[in-house]
Amino acid sequence: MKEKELRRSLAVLPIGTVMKLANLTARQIRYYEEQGLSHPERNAGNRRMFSLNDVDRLLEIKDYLAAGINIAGIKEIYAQQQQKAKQQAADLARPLTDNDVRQILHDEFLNIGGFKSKHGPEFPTH
DNA sequence: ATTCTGACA
DNA sequence: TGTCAGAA
Repeated sequence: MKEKELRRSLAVLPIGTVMKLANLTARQIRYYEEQGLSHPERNAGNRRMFSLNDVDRLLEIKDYLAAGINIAGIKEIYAQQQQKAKQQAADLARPLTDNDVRQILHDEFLNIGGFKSKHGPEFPTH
């Protein structure tokens, strides 16, 4: 399930191919990058190289624009998304709380009694 | 042949 | 956003 993500992020498409896949002009594709909405890679010859994820991102931008959202609005949407992503990353790295400890001790108790805990890993192991 | 950047009758 | 120029 991780091999797939890797392929989708491989930048192997030149702008010409992306133009056809997304129905966008080179001008538009370059402009969206200029506005910080997409970040295609560059090859040795300074040519933009897109991944399938990049294409999806372009299609997404296209939809937002069609929905009447301007560039500034799209920027805010992505800003909030990465903001929540950081929050979730922080939650994942959060230290154990008193409730976590109680849960752990509770599970230990059940295990000793010969019962199986139906809880999965939900706290930092280190 | 393709793509890149910069500029604007 | 289109389009043309000059370069890579």
